[in-house]
Amino acid sequence: MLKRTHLCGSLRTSHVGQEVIVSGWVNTYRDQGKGLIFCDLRDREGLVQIVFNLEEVPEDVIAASRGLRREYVVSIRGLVRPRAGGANPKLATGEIEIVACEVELHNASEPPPISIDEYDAVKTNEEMRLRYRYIDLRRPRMQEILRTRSHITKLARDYFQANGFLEIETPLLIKTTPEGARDFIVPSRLHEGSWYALPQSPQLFKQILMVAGCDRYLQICKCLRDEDPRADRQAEFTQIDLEMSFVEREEVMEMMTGFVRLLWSELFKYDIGEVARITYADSMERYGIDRPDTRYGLEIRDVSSIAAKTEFAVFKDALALDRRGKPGVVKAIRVPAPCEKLTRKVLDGYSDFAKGFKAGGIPFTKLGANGFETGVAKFMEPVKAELIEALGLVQGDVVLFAADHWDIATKVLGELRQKVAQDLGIVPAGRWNFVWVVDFPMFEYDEEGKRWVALHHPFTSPNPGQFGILETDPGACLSAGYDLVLNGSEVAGGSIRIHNTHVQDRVFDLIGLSKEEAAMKFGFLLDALKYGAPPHGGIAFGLDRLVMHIVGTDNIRDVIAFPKTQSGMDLMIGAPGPADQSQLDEVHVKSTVEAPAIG
RNA sequence: GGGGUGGUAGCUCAAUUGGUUAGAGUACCGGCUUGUCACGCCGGUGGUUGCGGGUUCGAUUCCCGUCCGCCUCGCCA
Repeated sequence: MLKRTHLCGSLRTSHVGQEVIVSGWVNTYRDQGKGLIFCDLRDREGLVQIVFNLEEVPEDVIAASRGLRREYVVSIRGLVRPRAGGANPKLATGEIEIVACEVELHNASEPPPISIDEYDAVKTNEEMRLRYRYIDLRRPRMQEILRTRSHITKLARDYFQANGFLEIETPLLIKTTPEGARDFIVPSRLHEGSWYALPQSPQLFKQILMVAGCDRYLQICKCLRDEDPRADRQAEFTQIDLEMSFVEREEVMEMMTGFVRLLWSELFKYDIGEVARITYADSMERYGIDRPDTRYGLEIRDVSSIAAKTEFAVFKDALALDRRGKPGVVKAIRVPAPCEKLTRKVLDGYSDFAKGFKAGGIPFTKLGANGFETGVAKFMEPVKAELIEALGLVQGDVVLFAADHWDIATKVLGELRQKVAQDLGIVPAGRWNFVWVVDFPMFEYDEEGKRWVALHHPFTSPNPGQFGILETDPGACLSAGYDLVLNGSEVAGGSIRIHNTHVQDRVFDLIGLSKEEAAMKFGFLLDALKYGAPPHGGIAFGLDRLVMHIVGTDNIRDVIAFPKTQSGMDLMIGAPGPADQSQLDEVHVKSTVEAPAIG
């Protein structure tokens, strides 16, 4: 076998004059006639042009080259020289070519069912790409993503290990937990009728590693949650999971900021600067969401006191609302001029959008040369001066309102804010806005279940100084949780953990987990906390989402080598699939449904 | 589980109100072509219109069911 000396994509003018051997796949093949054939050979690093020229090589080599087709696998020995026909600026290797003098065919290929050319491939159905993933992954774009992902995990390991983190593996076969996402469960063969669960995250194990004195822990691990996928979410995903002992939240946030600073510096030569902080309460008020996109304005303002002075029934009704003692509100977004794209039709469309969030609609108006125009203008005229003052309006600005319960008005404008930014095209490209969101509430009241639920997870500690409030007014208690948000997307989330049994008991109590239940489900953690648990805290980065930002895709399947579809299928291997009856018998499982036909 | 959208040649798509032999580009096959690089020119092969049923003289087209992809709500501590 011809032994490769260089990678196709690595050859440059500095190699001119060298005899090289390259191996790879035939990308394209251009037959110019009896004595001149071009062939682009592709490997992981890129393309290089091979030329077969009758004036320079024997006829048998030309004949061999004539049999080459797309995706044939070959090794080629030849001489690197400057391109005789002029450089191709589109290729990194565009200044040179290889004059072939020997060809070894390793394997032929049937015509590929999907194209590797980026030009065609962007149009190819994702279904086909997933079914023939081994061909799809040959595309330069996919190779680039795989490589970037590998680079990111290397940087993570290097950075955290240099900072004293130990990489430790935790088990995949664990047990089901109450709370949280639906578990994937695995039947036990040795224990009839018992089941393992696959981990939603290594949360409890990493805390126990801190109790075990490991001090700092790192793992790049798969997490599994049996919930419906989305464009940015898979049931099976990867976290960069971290935990530190003897730290407060400042130290965790600083360590993690250092990591993303390193990533952006290494990958983009970009300085992320000081990472801004915002409290959860502030973020909800100003951005209507707990993961604010700060790349553009359109901040939300509360105009309830001004709205109260109008005769607009929608506002009056909203302000009269009450939910658990919390009055309704009127909130507004100022959309700065020019707003030509916000036509009457678009603005009316926002009301339909709002109805999707159980809101009544989106009242709007516009400040013209002679006061408010269109929409709810006539109701706003009496409070014109105040509204202009409160929102800082100038001529041409559009104002969008939401009047409802606080949570609905907040959510609607939070979502609408993002939509308007898209519609107006004011989201700047090439910006990386990181924000730490802090001071989350410990609990959220679940109206349906009529109980408190942990906003983060039930092992999250209250903030220092909040322990008393935990006893007296749990709804007001702030947690030591923190989320790292990038351009409006959560890329990491974590917290300082409870390291005290009594506090942990209290939290379980508040979320309605009985002592017996807590002991059964989390007894091992409660036990561990009794035997000398250090103060500790940590975080987990969503690796897939991080890679998505870095490579610039909004499709999580692009950053996973072998992803699943929206229905949780692996189209390449055909999973999930039936199991033999004997296998089911061994694990003591009887299906309640007929297995679907194979195929 | 709900809503939306799509499934036609290997691939990407078209097909008028339900009407003649379901077309185009590309790929593939054959021929031509000595500086191409999304090579070019000529010719050709290629179809269970996702699957099953129904309405009709006639269904890619209309109806019902079902499977699959994508987006989304619920869900995702």
